Amino acid sequence: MQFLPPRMRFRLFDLNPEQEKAVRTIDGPLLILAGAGTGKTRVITARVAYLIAQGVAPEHILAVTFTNKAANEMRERLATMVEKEQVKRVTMSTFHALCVRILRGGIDRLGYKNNFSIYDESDQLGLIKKIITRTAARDEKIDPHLAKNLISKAKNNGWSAPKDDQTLISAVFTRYQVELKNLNAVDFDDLLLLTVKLLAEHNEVRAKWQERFRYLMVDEFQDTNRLQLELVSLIADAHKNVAVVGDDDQSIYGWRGAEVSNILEFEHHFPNPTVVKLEQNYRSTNAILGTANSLIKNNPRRRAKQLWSAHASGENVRVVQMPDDREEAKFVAEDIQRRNFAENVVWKNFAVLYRMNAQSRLIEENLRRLHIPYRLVGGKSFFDRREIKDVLAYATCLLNADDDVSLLRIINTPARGIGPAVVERALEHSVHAKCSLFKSLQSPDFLETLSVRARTAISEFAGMLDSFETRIHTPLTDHAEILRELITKTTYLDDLKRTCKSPDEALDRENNVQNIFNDLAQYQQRSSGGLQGFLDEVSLDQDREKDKEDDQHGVTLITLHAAKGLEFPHVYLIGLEEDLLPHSRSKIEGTVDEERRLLYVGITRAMSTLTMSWCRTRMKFGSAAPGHPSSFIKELAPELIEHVDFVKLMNTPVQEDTAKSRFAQLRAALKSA
DNA sequence: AATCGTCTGCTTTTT
DNA sequence: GCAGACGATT
Repeated sequence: MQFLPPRMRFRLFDLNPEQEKAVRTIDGPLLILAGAGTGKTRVITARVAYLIAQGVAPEHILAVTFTNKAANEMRERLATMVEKEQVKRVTMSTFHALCVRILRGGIDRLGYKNNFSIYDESDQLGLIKKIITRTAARDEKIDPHLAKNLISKAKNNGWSAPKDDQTLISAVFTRYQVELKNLNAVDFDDLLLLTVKLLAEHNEVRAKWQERFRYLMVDEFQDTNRLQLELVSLIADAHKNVAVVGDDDQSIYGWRGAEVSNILEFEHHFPNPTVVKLEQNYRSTNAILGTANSLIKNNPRRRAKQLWSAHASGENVRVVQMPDDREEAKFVAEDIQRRNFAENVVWKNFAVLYRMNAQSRLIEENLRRLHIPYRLVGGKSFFDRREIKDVLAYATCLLNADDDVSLLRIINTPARGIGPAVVERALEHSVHAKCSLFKSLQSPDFLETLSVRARTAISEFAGMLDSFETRIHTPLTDHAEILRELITKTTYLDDLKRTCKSPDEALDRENNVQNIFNDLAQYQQRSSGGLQGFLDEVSLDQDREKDKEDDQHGVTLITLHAAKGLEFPHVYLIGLEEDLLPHSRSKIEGTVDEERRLLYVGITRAMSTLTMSWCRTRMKFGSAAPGHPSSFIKELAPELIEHVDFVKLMNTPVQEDTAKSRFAQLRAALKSA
């Protein structure tokens, strides 16, 4: 072994033999099959540290993740093992952020401009709606959401827009791609698609990035789609030093285009890999782990593995039968309260997991009733708020004046006399003249067709944008200040507050806008990317606000999907009913295996206790519907499960002279279970 | 231009 | 049961 800094030596000593093998294998393809809770993140970070200790320059290391959160965590972990200066030089980013970086320096080779805008889902949807109503399918009923999903699926499979416009959908697809290019905009799928195209078709670009990233690591490999695999292959092709970490049993994003086959058939994509299996779980009791194992072994097509734990067997897993969803929520809230009181468990050690967001409401109500703090993960993003999107659209227009979608968003917000009729004519002109909407607004041909009033309004607006655009491109300017001035000058903020229903709402929205300015100012302190870099970061990290705001001390309410990668001492998994988990649509679509994995992910989040529940009736779409236990329940190892019938417990006679209430008795019964 | 009412149609959602 | 979309109303 070569010289290692003392701290490094200690870390390696900390690893189990398989983990150590994964860390020490640095050349050639490496597949790390990391079961739930087997110390995956530790292995990745230790491996990066090891590479550096072995003399690999940090610049040559690339670690790709799916979320910014994971990337940040990894970076923080690495900082405890490696000198700060070196950590900075390692590239740790999401697939999408990596693509933006590659594209900002070379997308012009594909006919886009390097200042392209990034469209999120709602921008995408807006554009598709516009296309559907304005062009191909005026009368046909074509669902914009469906169209969006189909286009996304097509792109993820690496298809370009089809040549034939036979079907309505392909006409929309073709049109959509053309419009995006005209707008100098790319959607999330394009980030991958165009990066793959750029690297595949331009040898010098590919060579540059291959030379740069000689050691490649990919986290959550089971979630990669076709394009992501292709991207990895393209970069790794020169040196073949590609290490992937993943768990086929935790593949739950098939519906988003993830290909389990990428990990199942890793050998096919990268011949003769070293394969390491991490099977020692450091998270859960053996009762929980055994329950998880018994469930997942019912799945075909998987890499056989047997998780084990050095922990004690622990409490049995409870499966509770409830009369209805209201009782279920009440029970969960009260059981959490009981355990908090009796066992002194702090709130943040609890999580309630469910299949659908709608299930959180009853839980919320009951927690609130008992004054138990909670944090709801998911739901509406900060960046989906109207005022945020508006301000960002103003910013985008300054950088990419050709971005019609952003321009349309703000052209009459606040109202400035450029109404729908005028906008309509401007759009027509831009189509005819084959130029962007903004160019039309500045075109004398167009302006002279308008009334004096409209002409004045447009000239004023275009002139204002133009002058701010010039300022933003002047070197050494404060972009936050410029944006603030623009928003002030347009009286956007005053108008926003005026249209609010309550003073509270007005205050909230104003705060949101101020937050954006502050964020941008902060961004400028730490980065030289300017407004462009800030917008990139914002569009690629919707959660960046969340962690700051969150009280970290409450009970976590979270969907099974969003819970992947997290762990909690006490987990409540609710709604284990047939047609909810597995979801009814999974049977039609033939994806029950994925539902089983979803439950597996849920079970393996639990460290010390796990309670699952199902209801005999549940409110569905406003009315009560009968419920049946999930077919997954009978797959669980019976010897590790304690079945509890809530109603039966309630009906057991209570001794008159007992001071205990019925609930106290119930609690006692449940606790001993 | 904004607001109100009625209709519809329903998983999950890392970027 | 509720949000989101759309059309009628002032």
